Amino acid sequence: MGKTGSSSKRGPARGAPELVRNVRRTRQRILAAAKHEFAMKGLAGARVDEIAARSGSNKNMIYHYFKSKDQLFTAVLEEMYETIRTRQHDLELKNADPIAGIRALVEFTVQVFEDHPEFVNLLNSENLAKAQHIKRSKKIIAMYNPLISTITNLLRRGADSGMFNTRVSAIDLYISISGIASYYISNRYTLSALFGLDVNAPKRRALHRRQIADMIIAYVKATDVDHPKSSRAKLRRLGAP
Amino acid sequence: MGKTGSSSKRGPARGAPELVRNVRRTRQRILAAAKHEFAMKGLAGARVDEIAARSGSNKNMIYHYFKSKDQLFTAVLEEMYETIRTRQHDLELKNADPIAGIRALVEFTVQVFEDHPEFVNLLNSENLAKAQHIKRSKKIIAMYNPLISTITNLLRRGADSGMFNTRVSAIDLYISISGIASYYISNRYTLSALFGLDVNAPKRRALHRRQIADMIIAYVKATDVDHPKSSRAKLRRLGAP
Amino acid sequence: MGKTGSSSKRGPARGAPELVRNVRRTRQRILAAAKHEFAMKGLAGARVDEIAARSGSNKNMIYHYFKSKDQLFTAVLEEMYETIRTRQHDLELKNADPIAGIRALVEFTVQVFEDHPEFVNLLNSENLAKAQHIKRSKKIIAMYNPLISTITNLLRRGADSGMFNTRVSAIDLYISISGIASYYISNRYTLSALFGLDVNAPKRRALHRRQIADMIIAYVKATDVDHPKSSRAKLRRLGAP
Amino acid sequence: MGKTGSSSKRGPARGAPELVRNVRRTRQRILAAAKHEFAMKGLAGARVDEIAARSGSNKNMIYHYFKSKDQLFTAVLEEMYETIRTRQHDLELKNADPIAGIRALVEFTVQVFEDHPEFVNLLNSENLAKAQHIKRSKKIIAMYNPLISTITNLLRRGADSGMFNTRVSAIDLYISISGIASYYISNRYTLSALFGLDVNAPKRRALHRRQIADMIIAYVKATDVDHPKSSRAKLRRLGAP
DNA sequence: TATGAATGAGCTTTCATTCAT
DNA sequence: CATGAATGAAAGCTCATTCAT
Repeated sequence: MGKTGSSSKRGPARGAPELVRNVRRTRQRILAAAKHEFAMKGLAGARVDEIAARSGSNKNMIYHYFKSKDQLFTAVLEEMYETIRTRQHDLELKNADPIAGIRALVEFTVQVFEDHPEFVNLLNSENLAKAQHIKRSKKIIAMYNPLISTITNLLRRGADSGMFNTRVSAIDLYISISGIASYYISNRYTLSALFGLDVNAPKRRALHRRQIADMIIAYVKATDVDHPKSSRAKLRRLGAP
Repeated sequence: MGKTGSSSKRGPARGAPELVRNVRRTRQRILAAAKHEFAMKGLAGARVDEIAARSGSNKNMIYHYFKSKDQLFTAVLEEMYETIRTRQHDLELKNADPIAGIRALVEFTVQVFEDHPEFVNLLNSENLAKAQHIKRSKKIIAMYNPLISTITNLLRRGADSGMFNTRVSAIDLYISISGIASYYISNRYTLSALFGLDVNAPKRRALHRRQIADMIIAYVKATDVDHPKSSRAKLRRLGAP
Repeated sequence: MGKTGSSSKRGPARGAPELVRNVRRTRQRILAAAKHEFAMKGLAGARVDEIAARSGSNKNMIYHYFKSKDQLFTAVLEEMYETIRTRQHDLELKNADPIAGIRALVEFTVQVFEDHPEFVNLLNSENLAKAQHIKRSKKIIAMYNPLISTITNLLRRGADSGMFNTRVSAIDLYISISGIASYYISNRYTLSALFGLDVNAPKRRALHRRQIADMIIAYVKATDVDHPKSSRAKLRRLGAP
Repeated sequence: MGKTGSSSKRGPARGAPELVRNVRRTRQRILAAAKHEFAMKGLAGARVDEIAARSGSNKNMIYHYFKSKDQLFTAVLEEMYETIRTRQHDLELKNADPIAGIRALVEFTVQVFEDHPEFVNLLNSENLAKAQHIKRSKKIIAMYNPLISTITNLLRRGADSGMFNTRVSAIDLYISISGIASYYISNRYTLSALFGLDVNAPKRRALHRRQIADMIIAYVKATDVDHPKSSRAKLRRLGAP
């Protein structure tokens, strides 16, 4: 529908490229508005009307470009992962000292979430949806996470130099780092309400950021991890059912 | 509908209590169904009709007992925090060896989330709602978190015995432990999809559980934490915008 | 539960009458609450729950005594007409001077509506329902309106004495008096809002009451009523469609 | 759905106006259906579903154009007052003979109510709602009632010529005329049921219309209004409580 | 007689989606 | 490419009425 006819790419007629740029702009605006709305209210809570209004466009454009609310959400996720991947790509740790490398890695991870607090909400929404959008997105599935190899490399170099222990898995380490960083942002409201403090305050955030780094470094360096299964048995049943 | 078989008219002749028990049961059933629905679909995605059907009751009863969807959600949160508090109360670590105590604490925290994976979803929903339900709930606000003092006590004993360093804050430690444990459950779908593995597999879960414990213990024990600010400067700008 | 047995308070079994009195009290309370609720919110807007609460009773009692909301409304109308009839009966004008009699009649009619402003609302509701409750109420249909014969008598005496003209119909006069009196109460809110004055102020009400009387008296006395059909034709088409 | 036949694509080639006309038509249809429904069943008794069906549109359109049931009711009232105002404007009595003018005025008022019996129901509903919609409507509040000045003028000319007495207030006269006319229509069902006659019959209606006029004219002409307070004292206490 | 829990139909309102221009 | 009207299904919530004790 409609795309026929006058799209002669070159020539003196600059009309078409401009149109293309407009298309991209409209699309981009919708995407930005959608990201905001989905992050604020979740997938189910988000309103297509609101996205249309915020994007300065209208509902039909949304359906024209994205077919459905779910596919719009998928597009938002794709953009998010694209951003993450790009930034991960920019992180260069190949020659860093292992310890400093780990610290930089943590700082980086925290920084990404602090720069994009929407991301944790989008991820939560996608998990509520059992990752169905990701699973259907060829783009995201094909996307490589360069951080994993960076971490693998770092850990290997640390182990080789005798500074790190050898039991650490890159994926698990990545998950743990992301976990602490993400949780702190994701749960800032309940934590603040329950502990009567502002988890978001710059000082607290800086402290927490250092704590994460210290924790991860202590972990990768640790050699004498004791697993006192016997002593554990002495403990009360832990309240588990 | 849902009338229990055991209503023998004679018997110990109690009459009223049976009715009261039914009231509580109906309420409890609604609450259970609501917890399930809210955890599965979030606050906005949850359907009151579905809760009514699942509870074997009807919508009117829900509104009779809970006034509104939001207040029902609040009640679900209250029950959740009640459960958490009760279990935390059961955890007795006063006389445990500090190291073993920390390990038990981690195990416990992980266990609670594994026993109640709904909790992380409910918490995510509440954070999406900026903790507005918690803030309005006198019950939850008044609820004391006994774990914090347990941790404080544990850390002090560890520090006194020279095993732990003294810089660790109880609240931050609690947040970090919860963070890793919760994130692992909350994000299992996206993690599984992205890394092409089943994060939920018992083996992986056990491994992760141990990793958390090792990490926390390494952290509280660590004494020589170096903060090489200079080396940090050498790193690339971390991809931050 | 439990009121059985021991209610034989005095000598030769006074139990029953007491019960009967209670029954009547409960019924009466429901009726009073219903009158209030129906008058305030109309038939459709009235809430059975509210009537139950206001009567200090419960919904089942309402259905026990009155079968349905509509029959309860019918009962309220019956009570209303009973009250009106009783008061009309009390008005004794047989020997009054015709003029004074008319004035007394007007005063009386206005007074009844001022004493019972609910009545106009109930009547409006019943007219909205196309008088279906009245039509089904044997009680109301059988009820005689003593005022009509009082007016008839008054008009005849006035005409006989030469004071009144003879064209006046008792029923129409009654309708007109009721009309002005009722409208003033029924429409007090819109009139006040539109004219920016408090129609309900005692002074205004007294003035209006006198105006009605003056108008009616002038009417029954008037002899030279001219019907200038010709001049009427000269007027513009009155804006009628 | 409801597409009118006359949408000949060629013709004066205007495109947009047709759409606009449809919008207005849809809005107008909803308004007409709402007027009917509100008049028939009152504000609380009216059903949005029914309005949607009758207007040949759907519920969403109603909420799209009018936001809520209450605001729809307000719009209906606005239209009603607009109609009344327009017709009042059309009534030209400046040069009429005072007596003929009063008669025309009465005829006119009665005619408006007879042409629009819905109006009395709408007014009753609004009074039940304590005029809250009128109070919030800038349109209605700003609307001038040209009849009042017409009446004022008429009364003054009548008084100047010595035909009318000088005590008559325009507003009160207007209220009384409207009162009798409105009551007759508003209460036709109960009156018919109670007196066992058809108040609505053309003959009766004509008679009543003349009676009103006679009454009003007699009133404005009357000079010797006696207020025999003494004789009033002789009367029984009027049955007032 | 009296009570409170329960029911289901139906209410007002909202929303994702499509049509028509 | 863009718009705004239109749709129907379904959402949250309410109400008259009945059941069970």
